[in-house]
Amino acid sequence: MRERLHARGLRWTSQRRALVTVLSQTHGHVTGAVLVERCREQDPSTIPSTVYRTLEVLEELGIVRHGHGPDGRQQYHVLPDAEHGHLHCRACGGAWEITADEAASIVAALESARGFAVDLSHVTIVGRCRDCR
Amino acid sequence: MRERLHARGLRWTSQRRALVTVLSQTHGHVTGAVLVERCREQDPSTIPSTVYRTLEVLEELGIVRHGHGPDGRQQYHVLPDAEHGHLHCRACGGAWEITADEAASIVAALESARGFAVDLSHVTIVGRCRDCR
DNA sequence: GATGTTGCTGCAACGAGTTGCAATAAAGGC
DNA sequence: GCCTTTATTGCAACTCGTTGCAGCAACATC
Repeated sequence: MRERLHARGLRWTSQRRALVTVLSQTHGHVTGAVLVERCREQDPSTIPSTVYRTLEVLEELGIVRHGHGPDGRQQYHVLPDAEHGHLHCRACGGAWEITADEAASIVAALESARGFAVDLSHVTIVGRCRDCR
Repeated sequence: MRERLHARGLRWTSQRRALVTVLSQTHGHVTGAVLVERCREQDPSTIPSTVYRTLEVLEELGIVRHGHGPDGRQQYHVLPDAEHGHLHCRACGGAWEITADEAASIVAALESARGFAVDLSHVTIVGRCRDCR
């Protein structure tokens, strides 16, 4: 991590170390607020804006990705997972992942029709799942 | 409008009248904040929470739909437009609509594979457009 | 037109996230 | 180890939206 930051002229600070530690213990998806809270458990003096700014930096480095849940709130996931989209049931609140394979058809369709490169990990599709219909 | 509300035991108030007026003069997509602002122009005493709560009611009645922009903020559009999804370029900020036809393949895929009913109008796909790549 | 329900409003406090700015502290050079 | 540069931090203020609650006012009934 330290090297990656230095390679871009960025710095390795204790606050960043704390967030990276929290992220390394994180599985699946987390909201920004939860990450702030977990950093606070480690160091109660943690400031939210620092966490969010650090997440931005880590996203630029490709360490995390963020998307938005069905309510528009931030959701982060740590790489390297396979790239995937998100499916969310508005009725039961359940969440599933859309694999790159499943999404291939629209990704390809938008690519050829409009030259648009889809950022799959940022996609959340909302609707109703089988059980809730 | 009045009838539709009464049919459900709801009430037709001056605040709702104001919002409906604003919506009727609105084309395309608007953020919640913009709607609040426009209501304020009509009546400076407008309270945000009332506007947001009224929008919820109107959405239940099928008068408006909301989704989330690439930053997670609310975006409303007035019906009856054709149902459509949204495409957003993270680089230039440009926005396009995805027609039901274009989305048909993925909607059908999720439907048959998982029994999931996609709410197309709530979908925003983020990526990079042809010009920005 | 007066009265009783109860759906709505206004308000105030809160949650999530962002932004500008002055002070701090990493990193590199001596 | 000390100094300089400038990326980061902490803080405070702000935006967008949500929520709980007491009081108000539509609406139906008489």
